[in-house]
Amino acid sequence: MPETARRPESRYGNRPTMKDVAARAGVGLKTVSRVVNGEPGVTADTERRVQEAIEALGFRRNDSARVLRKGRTASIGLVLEDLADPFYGPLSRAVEEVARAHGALLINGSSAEDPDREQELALALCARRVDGLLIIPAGDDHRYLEPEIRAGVATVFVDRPAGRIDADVVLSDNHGGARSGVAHLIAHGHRRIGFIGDMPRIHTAAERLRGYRTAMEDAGIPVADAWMSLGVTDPERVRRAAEEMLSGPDPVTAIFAGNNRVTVTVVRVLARLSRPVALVGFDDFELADLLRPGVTVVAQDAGRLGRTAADRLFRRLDGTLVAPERIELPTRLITRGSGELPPVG
Amino acid sequence: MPETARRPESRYGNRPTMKDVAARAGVGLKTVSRVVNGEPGVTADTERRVQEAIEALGFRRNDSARVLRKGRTASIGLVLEDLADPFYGPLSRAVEEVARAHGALLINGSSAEDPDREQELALALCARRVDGLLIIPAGDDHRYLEPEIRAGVATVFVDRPAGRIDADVVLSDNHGGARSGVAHLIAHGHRRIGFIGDMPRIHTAAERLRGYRTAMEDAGIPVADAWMSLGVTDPERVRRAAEEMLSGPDPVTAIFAGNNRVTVTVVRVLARLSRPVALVGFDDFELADLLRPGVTVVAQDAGRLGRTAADRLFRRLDGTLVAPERIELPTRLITRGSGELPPVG
DNA sequence: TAGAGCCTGGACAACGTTGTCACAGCCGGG
DNA sequence: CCCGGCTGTGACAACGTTGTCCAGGCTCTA
Repeated sequence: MPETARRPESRYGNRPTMKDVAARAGVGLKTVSRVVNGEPGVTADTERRVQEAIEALGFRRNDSARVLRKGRTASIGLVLEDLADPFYGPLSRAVEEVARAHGALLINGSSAEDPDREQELALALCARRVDGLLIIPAGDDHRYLEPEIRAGVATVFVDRPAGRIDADVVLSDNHGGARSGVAHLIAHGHRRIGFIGDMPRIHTAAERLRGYRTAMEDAGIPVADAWMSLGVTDPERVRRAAEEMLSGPDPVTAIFAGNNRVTVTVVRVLARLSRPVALVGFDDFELADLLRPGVTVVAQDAGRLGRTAADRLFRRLDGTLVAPERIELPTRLITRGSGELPPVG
Repeated sequence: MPETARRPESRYGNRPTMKDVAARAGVGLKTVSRVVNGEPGVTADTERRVQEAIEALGFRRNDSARVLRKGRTASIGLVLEDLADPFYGPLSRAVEEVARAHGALLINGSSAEDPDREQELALALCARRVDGLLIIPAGDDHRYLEPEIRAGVATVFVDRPAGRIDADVVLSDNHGGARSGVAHLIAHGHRRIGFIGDMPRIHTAAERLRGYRTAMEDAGIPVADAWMSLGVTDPERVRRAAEEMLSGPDPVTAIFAGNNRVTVTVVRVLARLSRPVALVGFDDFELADLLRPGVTVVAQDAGRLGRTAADRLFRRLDGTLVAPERIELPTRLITRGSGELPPVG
């Protein structure tokens, strides 16, 4: 242990440095550095002495200093909406795996769907000099990232495109997925089909709504305003929205739910109903197959989304890529029963 | 923008520094630092000039250098088992909120239940000089952290206690919870009750098994070996284990599932069965109420677990705490139907 | 045996920031 | 008019590491 407490008050600890190790081992500072980094040019005997000193002092290299010197932090940032949302679990896990394969650590934060907080987080990560940034955007104006991107922060957007800047984005085929889900309901005889989704300000929500409209149009079904409920996200309001479109003079016989949280709430509403109402949801969720009926969903592969985006980020760091690109991943319709119910009423 | 590219090859970008800003604003380096950090002692006019230069150059403070100087990184590390596991979503989210309230960022990684990987991750985080470490242990020997803790890394274990070192730990009352869950089954008339859980090497699994045994003992019911299945975790083996204890000459009439993944698999098995079998699971999970019958669970509050642990970590950083402590949070039995089924067979 | 070449090790600067200190200029009071 | 203090500013060292470069000692060859 170093002999004197010479660090400022603000420090939490008082750690041995390479200098301390060098002194103890009776070698030069740089020799310690070489041993720590496995660089060649150190005799076995010297190396042993250094290792012993490291062991004895409990030395661990200070990566902050290393970063300062080398310029790379070997860490990437992930800004998502909510870590607790089951959709993002597999996504961040996949990102983490890719990062790990590249020897990088993952720093992440939740924007809580708040554009200001997204910006605050993203810029904080830039200040830490993450090598790259994965962003699931909450806001729709990302010009604040321009200086960062110019300065070399590799940036890839996930799940939703960037706003007002040209950047890589990896997302699901929201339009096509919703379209096929709604077409599935239509194929099973439904014409009065409800749509409940998030604010159209959110890109995914807008695209899914568009998919709904396209499918209806394809089938020549005019859409009534009362069938659509937008910007509805908290369970209580979803419940009311569902109940409204299920009552009245011209009730829907099927509902398309714009995301997994909506789907789950709608399932709860339908469970209390006496007549069967068909349901297709966007996003798969655990146990969807165990419900009665099983819930038919348009599934996106969150893991693949994260993996693809992270791959792209690291390829960008390798300098292989140039022009920003938009990568759209296919969705998959999983039929489990709820989407195959015939229209009633 | 700085005039010359003077950074080494290894750098990703070429960012302006305070020196560049100072040069452009025609002031000293330290004055820029003062403006950036909102320190007093700068005239309005000087400040304006500096701000303009910052804007023009797209300067952002390099926190790596700041860290090196100040000693604190304002970041904490979280090592958990699997980010994709729904149990850890709310937990990390809660940790993140607390960190955010303290102006700290969260770095996290998954150990994949592998002790070596846990150690690798934890030490990598220490090398980055995180101020504190939250660990959901995979291994049972944490002496490798001793030098780090001595050096001042605040460390709090979550969900499971540390092995062979004395450290803070925040966990659920696994023994009491399992005991109450099994007692609940006994109270509903069951005597032949199965237990399916993880390897007893894992502390939570061992405690829950102990709770099962205690409850059975309390009721004077001798436990048959065939009723217990330990170290079973992947769905296929859980399925076989469940089927085995449900068949044979002396089948169980109820099952206590040691964690949520087991519970879900058991639900799948029971769904195919003709006769009703009672089920109580440890850990709540989404939609448990929507299944038929609803799944009775012993719920732990993952968010509270994370919040409590993070609070403790930051209080330790404030220097308020001394002796390591063990904090046990209560569990809650949530009855939904599956645990109240009478014994059949 | 001299010179060339290799191997090992260390001195030193640099990375970008912050803390310390000193200095210049100004004010007010004796 | 001088002195002490106060205010705004900047020079400089330090944080702990790595890259560059050079020195000294060795071996090998002519």
